[in-house]
Parts: sequence; structure tokens; C-alpha cells
Amino acid sequence: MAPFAARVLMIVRRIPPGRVATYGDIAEAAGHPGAARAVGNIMRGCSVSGVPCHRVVAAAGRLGGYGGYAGLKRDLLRAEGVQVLGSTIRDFKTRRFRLRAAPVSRSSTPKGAARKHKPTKMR
DNA sequence: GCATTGACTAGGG
DNA sequence: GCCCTAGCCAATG
Repeated sequence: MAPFAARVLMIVRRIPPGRVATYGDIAEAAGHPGAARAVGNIMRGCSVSGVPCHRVVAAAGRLGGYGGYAGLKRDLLRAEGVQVLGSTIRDFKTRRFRLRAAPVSRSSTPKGAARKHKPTKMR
């Protein structure tokens, strides 16, 4: 499997329940910004792989696709506490999971461990 | 190795 | 705020 695909899968895997991420963000986190479309291509092959692909949505909080089962994807998201109106996610900006570029080296949360509700900067 | 495709995104109407 | 068009990238045939 291409390293890019592996990265994408890894990233999608660490999206917690109730949270969502856009294809673009995932592509960027995987090291290929702008490859959102490629991410979608990878997703269609990972229907079953232990990857919560239903938490991957399109930009602007839209649902995007899910094979031919976008409706199922919507239900899954709602089941996790995500409010979905039509084909758009409500409070998308707050539901979006902040991804990480790459686990190059994470010794042991050196200083960010005791962070409170003030994330210094909000993308 | 080139051409087509597809769970996308950003911009304009 | 929704629909259509053009651009982009990796995967597949």
C-alpha cells in the first residue's frame, strides 16, 4: 500500500467519536496538501479496515459521499452526537478534529500536557 | 507509462 | 446559501 494511503488511514483512525475531519485536512496531515481528492479515492477502498471512514466529511461541513450510502453515513454521525441538517453538519467548526501533521517524534507530551481550556491559537 | 476516474475544493453565478 | 465549472492529486485500468 502506498505510504500516503497508510498515513491517511492512520490519521482517520485517530479521529475520536463525535468528531469529524475534512478530506483536505487529512491530506495536509498526511503530507500532501491539496490531495483531498486522492484521500477520497483511498477512502472508497477502506470500507472495512477498522477505520471510521464515516467521520471523514467534505469541506464546509458537508457530508461528502459514502459509496452510495451517504444516508447511512449521516445516521452514523448523528448517532455519535453530531447534529446533521440535510447534508450539512451543524457546528462543524467545533466538531472538526484538529489533526496532527505527523507523529515524527512524540517523546511524552513535554509541556502541552497540563494545558487548560486555552489552546493559545485556534486555526 | 499514459489516460481515465473519483467519498474533493475553491471560486463564480 | 445552493448549483455549476475548473483545477489538482493519487489510485487504477
